[in-house]
Amino acid sequence: MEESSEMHSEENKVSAEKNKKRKLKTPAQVAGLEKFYNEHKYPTEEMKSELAEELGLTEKQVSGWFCHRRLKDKRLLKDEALANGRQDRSSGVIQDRGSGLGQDSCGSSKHGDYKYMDPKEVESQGLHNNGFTAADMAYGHRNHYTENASGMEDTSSESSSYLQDRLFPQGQDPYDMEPSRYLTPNRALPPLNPKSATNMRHKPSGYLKVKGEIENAAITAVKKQLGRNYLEDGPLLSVEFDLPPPGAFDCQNADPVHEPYGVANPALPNSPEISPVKRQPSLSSRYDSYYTKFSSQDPHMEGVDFGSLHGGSDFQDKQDKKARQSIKQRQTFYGANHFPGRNSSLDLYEDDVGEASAYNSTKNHRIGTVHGVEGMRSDSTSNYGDHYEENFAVKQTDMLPHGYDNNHHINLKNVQRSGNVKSMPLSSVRNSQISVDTEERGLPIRMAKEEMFKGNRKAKKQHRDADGAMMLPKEIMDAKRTKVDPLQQYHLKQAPVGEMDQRKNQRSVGEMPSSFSEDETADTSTSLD
DNA sequence: TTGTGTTTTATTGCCTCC
DNA sequence: GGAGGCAATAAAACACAA
Repeated sequence: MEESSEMHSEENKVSAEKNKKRKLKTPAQVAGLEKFYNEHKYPTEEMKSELAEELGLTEKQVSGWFCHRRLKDKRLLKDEALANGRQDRSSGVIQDRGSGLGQDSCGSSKHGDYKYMDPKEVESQGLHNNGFTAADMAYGHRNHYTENASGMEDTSSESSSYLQDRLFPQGQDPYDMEPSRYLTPNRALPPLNPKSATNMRHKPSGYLKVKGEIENAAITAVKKQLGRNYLEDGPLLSVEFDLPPPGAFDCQNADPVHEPYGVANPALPNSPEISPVKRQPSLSSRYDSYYTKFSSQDPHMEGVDFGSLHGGSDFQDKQDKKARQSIKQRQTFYGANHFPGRNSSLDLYEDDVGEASAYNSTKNHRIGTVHGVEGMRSDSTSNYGDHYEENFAVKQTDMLPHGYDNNHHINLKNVQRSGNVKSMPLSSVRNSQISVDTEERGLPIRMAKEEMFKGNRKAKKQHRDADGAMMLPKEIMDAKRTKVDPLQQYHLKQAPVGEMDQRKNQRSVGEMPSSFSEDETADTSTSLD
């Protein structure tokens, strides 16, 4: 009965799709396109042809998709630039050109956007460590994969590296930190394209300097409150961290304000300078959801999608919709920057698909709500355990249709393949803390951006999404619904009992809003209650 | 359920380059 | 002139709040 109806609906759908003016690409198709796009923003005709054939699309469709995809990148970049322009004006700070604003991942040379790299060059280099375009830098969200593969991975979110620039206080150049993910065994940086290096590995200048000064007060406040002794050359994000020396987080410095500050600044996420920035307007699109879905959801989704590659069924559609709904909720819990496995460019490249995980990261950051701290927490803490499993599952996935089958079964294996991952014990409170802090760095940007563009509605949605995360244990879900500190949820899931208090304490301090006024601090704690 | 806003897809025209 | 790309536009699909 059901079977026949399903078949019937399938036929209907097929016929219906023929009549549709416009067909949505299947998740697999989109995934394949995205994957390819992240590798080649300007595919050759041959590439397009192959891709089209592989995905069951026409070359025209593929070309059009790429074109729109580039436009999308560009548009988003522009939006982000505008937002930051406003931000800068509002803060009386001149925007830092070196941050990559106005550059186009599409590489439309006629617009003169590329100041440093030819778009074609960008494409050609996309997989070879040097191809981080300004848009790549600015569009972590879409191009995480590229960045990952290219060794210039965005740290935490789709929020761009240039945003990171903004987020990094004076003297804390993210690019001084970033490369350590790709450090060679002797901690040497991998070779960079000179041009790119010139462009990207800039020292804080102009805006950044001022920004740093502005933020310095907030940082100072945090340092005072934390009273910790940060490692100047602290471990980098998602890198195989060295265990902090004993007492590293103790107050050893009489003047914590001026002590080295090597880890991500926990204060930044709520920095008042950042908050006005609009969030990324839904950088992660609907199909982002699919990535997560494919990678980590119910096993039969694999088959569903491949089956729908060349025409699905109502059943599949419903599955997709349902999955979208649930995944959209779930994905907000995923963090991208907890991928120790993506530490090295080599590893990144091998894994082939960092994209999905990158997308997860974008979603992850999107959960940031108007009430930043809250969203930030849920995003940063409660999913730690899941991050490693689920995101790596995605990461290991070949996004192309024929590659899906293995997705769910290789994640842990590959995670283990990355020594960095297994060296990241869950009990490593401090390590986790570092990642959390880092991830939070990009969050407020996104939060602000999305807020500006979509308003509270979006934020509310994100809030809801976070609550609805399906992959979380029930108790955590319940806890979230009751607005329990997500950190505690994470503790429930991950942290040994003995470490919970310690972590919580660290966390609660580290999450102080950057303004660090007592009022805001109070608000923060209130929101967590 | 419906209205509204957002995102994605398709089309078309123009521009640049070879 | 053709190919490829970008930009603008329309419309479908979708998400979400009321």
